[in-house]
Amino acid sequence: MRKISDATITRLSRYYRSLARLERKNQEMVSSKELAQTGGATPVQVRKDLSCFGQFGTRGLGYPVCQLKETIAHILGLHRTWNVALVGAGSLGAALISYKEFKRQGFHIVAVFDKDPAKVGKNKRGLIILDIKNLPEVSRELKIDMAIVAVPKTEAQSVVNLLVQAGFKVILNFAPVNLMAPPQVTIRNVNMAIELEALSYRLMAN
Amino acid sequence: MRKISDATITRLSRYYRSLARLERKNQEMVSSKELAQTGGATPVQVRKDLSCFGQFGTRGLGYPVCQLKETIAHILGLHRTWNVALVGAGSLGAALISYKEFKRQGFHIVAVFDKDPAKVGKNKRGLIILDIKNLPEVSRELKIDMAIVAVPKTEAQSVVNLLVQAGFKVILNFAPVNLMAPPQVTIRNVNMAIELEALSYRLMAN
DNA sequence: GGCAGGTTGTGAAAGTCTTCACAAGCTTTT
DNA sequence: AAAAGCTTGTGAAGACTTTCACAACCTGCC
Repeated sequence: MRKISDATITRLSRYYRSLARLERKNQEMVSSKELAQTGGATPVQVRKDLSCFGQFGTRGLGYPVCQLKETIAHILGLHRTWNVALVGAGSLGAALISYKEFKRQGFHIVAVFDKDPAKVGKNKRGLIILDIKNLPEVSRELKIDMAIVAVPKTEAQSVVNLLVQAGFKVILNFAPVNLMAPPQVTIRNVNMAIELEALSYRLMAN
Repeated sequence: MRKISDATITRLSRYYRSLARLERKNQEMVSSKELAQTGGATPVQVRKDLSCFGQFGTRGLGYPVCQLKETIAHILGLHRTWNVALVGAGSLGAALISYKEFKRQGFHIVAVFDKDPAKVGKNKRGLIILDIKNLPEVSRELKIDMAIVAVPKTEAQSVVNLLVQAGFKVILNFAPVNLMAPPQVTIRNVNMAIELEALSYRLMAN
């Protein structure tokens, strides 16, 4: 199997959402054209992306909605649930705990950690905030698969170091800072400020 | 001037952050090599990115930290402040209001809108929640430049329609849904669920 | 059965982005 | 003043992505 690009994976996520909506509408078949429109891509792109993983369509008809949805779920790992640790019990952390789309796709935040003694022990949206010191054991006990970092940027690198130490292989980082980690650890960054900056560039340019 | 890629713009944002840190350390010059390390890029990439906008370095020496920072600020539009409207006063909205990095880069959330009558009039982190019906006038009065959409995905498209109607040219969307807008309007999406899905794919593949 | 209309799957072309390689140029040393 | 040591700026090559073009195939209709 040839290497799958990151862009393909994120597009698959979007196709998955479109398929879920079509399934709710009881639509049985979908063409690459239709999937492309709702998923923000081109029809060829849809077909090329899917062809990385096999042949799922029928010429003249399109793709079977439910079946393709299940296939993509298996590719992306959405057919199961994942246990997620959240580090940082600030307001962003609170928003992430309440974020419906995570639960909907099988990502369950099962533990919240913070280093602030004033917060530890408090209840945050139904979860007790744990001391970050206990992260390694708790992660093992609760079989946590991935971690979300939502701490101030000054703390982010040390949190990542701790997570790497504890054996985490994938991390989603919300702190607006470039983080270092060994190559076997995948860090994805969500940098909201950079997004706004790209928009202000747009306003400057035009 | 040739077209500047989106990837270049987001890297510029990262260089800007690195430069700000170096400036605080009173470092006067920086090489593309050093800038690349802290900014998560390669030295050539740094030089190529900068060369899109002019020649800012001195061979043998590198780039003057302060001056390059100011130059990038002007390119990205960070030398001024921008007035931002936030639509959606849920927990994500609250987190965005408190998000320090926005203020730090000159993005000021000056108005919060919601359609829920129970929320309108309440105070959210120092801002009074306004009725979304008043968005057009308020945007004009407060000279708002950009909008952030942080509403449930079922509401997102209608909010975008309203924003387009009101004349907004750039929108940052947090709802996990693909949005339609006329071509002259730029929408950037932050889809946190897709990020986690890319990570779960990573865990599946290995 | 054969034709019309529609859609997939994919090799090849085109386009975009990244990396390479190296001349040009600055500073320090001798 | 020439050589050594760095570093920038950039044309060209290479790698990667997207788009094109079209054969292959399915269904429904005549």
